[in-house]
Amino acid sequence: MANIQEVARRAGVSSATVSRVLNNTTAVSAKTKFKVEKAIEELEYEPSMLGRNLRNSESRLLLVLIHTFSNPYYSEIINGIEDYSIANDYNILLCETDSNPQREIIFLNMVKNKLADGIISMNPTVDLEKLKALNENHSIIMCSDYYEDVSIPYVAIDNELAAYKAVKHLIKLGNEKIAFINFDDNMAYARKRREGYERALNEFNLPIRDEWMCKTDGLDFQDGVQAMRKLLQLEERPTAVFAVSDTIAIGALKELNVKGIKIPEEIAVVGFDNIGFSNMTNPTLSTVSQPKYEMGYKAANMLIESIKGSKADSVIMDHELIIRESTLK
Amino acid sequence: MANIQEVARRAGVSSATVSRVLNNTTAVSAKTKFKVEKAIEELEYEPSMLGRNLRNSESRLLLVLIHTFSNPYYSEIINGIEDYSIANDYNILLCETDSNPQREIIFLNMVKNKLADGIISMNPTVDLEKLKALNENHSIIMCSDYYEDVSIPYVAIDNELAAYKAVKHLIKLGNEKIAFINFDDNMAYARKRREGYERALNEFNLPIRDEWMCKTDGLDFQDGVQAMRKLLQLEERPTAVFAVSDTIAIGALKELNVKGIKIPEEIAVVGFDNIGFSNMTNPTLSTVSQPKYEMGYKAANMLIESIKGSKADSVIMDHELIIRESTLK
DNA sequence: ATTAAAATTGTAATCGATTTCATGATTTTT
DNA sequence: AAAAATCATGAAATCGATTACAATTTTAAT
Repeated sequence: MANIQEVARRAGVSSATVSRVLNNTTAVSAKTKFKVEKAIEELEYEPSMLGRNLRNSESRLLLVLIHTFSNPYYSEIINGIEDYSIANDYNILLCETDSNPQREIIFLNMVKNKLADGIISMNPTVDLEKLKALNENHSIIMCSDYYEDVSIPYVAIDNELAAYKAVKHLIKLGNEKIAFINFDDNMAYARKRREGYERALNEFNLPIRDEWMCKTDGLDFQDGVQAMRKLLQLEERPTAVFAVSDTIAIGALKELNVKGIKIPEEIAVVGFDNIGFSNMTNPTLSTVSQPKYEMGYKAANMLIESIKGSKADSVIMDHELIIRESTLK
Repeated sequence: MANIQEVARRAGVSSATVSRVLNNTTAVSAKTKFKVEKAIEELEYEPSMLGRNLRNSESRLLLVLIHTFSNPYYSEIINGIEDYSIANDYNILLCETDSNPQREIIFLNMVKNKLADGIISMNPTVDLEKLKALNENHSIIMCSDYYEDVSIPYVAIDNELAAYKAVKHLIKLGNEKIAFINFDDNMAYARKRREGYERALNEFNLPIRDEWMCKTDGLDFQDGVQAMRKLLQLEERPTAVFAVSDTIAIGALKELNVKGIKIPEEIAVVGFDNIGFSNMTNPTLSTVSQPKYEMGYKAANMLIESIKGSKADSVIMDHELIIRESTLK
């Protein structure tokens, strides 16, 4: 309630001195400091960030753009972002865009409007032109998704290699008919994973058949259920499925369970992301693990350095294939 | 980049007029309006929220406190909060406290510091004294959790009744030995659910045995796994389990599957919350559904009205018992 | 054509902090 | 004891908007 002027008046000093006590900038005599601190205490004064931010023209707020909170994949990344940010006196603002361009614009404008200092985008459906324009004068880092031919720095894994390894694992188990359930091929990560899938099949001279390339409408459990349902209706069923995300793979597992199909004997399944659930399914799900926490942590680090003025370089992190019951013979 | 003064200069008017065009407050002649809009366009001007907020002493930002993002229960509530907030020109800032009092204080201070206009707390472990103090002069709404004897308005369901119905359902199926896996009895919702559990047992003259009241260290899957493991070691095993959350119930299901125990024939399970994953488990999980989206929507509505100055009254919303395979004989 | 009323626009104060520059008070040096 | 250097503090400008009030212009009324 009280402002800096009232504190100054009560302490019998000027507001400049109060500010100095507040920020430990210039030396203030012990006696004055004591008076000021007493006044602050008595008035229960809390500095207004609005005044401070206006003057300093910074908000110490970071925006994190996500498509949806309901995908648990993001929560670990966010933990990493938060930990680094808080430790460096930044707070984060989580923004769910729902793939709605209007919402996206609101959030991007918050940076232009000085309400936030920078953006970590994990939002695959972002309006690329707007993002590029913003990137001219502001700090942006992409995390887990990215654009190959745009100069926005990113943190990601080698999606092509990870997918290649996952599919090769299925091949080594003796599978020759391997389906791929993908979501949106426009996303770099999705395209890369498809390329890895194709490379593995090509390397072993296995057919890439159109009806084994399934496209879903989203990344929800239900999308996996439906994709699997379609695959099961095919004349020639695959014996293994590689899904672009765990959520989809879990939906696929569910459908297989419902139909009484044995996993992995009849159909083996590999997912991607290693979300918490993937260890709770029946059978447990083989998947590709990304260092989610570290990716978030690093992204926040890159963003804050970039805000301070240094140029950030993209980073590729390690991944790991985790073999569980859904591919254990 | 450009500020309102530069726009004014370029348009040949005063900054006051630019502001009027920006906010549609007082009438501005068509000609002037055109000139100003042209200047805004040419300079790619975007108003600084910092200046605006300082002057208006509002941030149009709402804080949403959650313990952790990794519990999918919250994501639907957040969707409701977001939809209402965005529709009313507020943005929300999601704050994960991790039960860390220091983080909590940071977030509560954001309201004192005028960086945010109000709080929706879904944070069971919040420092109650601090929250009460803040509630004196600021707007706070509790959502899904609440404090009975504190004057902070809340949105919740009748937890006692819901638990009573869930346990009665288990009794009707013929179960007489019913265990309860709970987390933290200090939370109002947890206490209420325990009371409902006890009321149902008492009504049917069934024993409430201490070893069937399990306490976990958290709400993660793994906590459910461990609780179930303990219950299975008992000399006299329960034939049914009521869990305080779906995450715990899902962990319990997992452990039962691992041990080869038939659900629901040997042990029936009921959860609480109806998270998306509860329909993907094997068997699917019976649970209590809360109108999560609506609760969030209503909480945001109450908060914004409260910020505008009207007094909010607590709201109890409907719930529903959803019967799935884990209790289907 | 003159005057009153209405519409438009500008001036300047304001929100709450930080910071440069100037000044006065102390301390140190000679 | 006088001069120089250091330290502590205050006055006032500033960040970028909004708005009460005043001034000016336009329109309407006589």
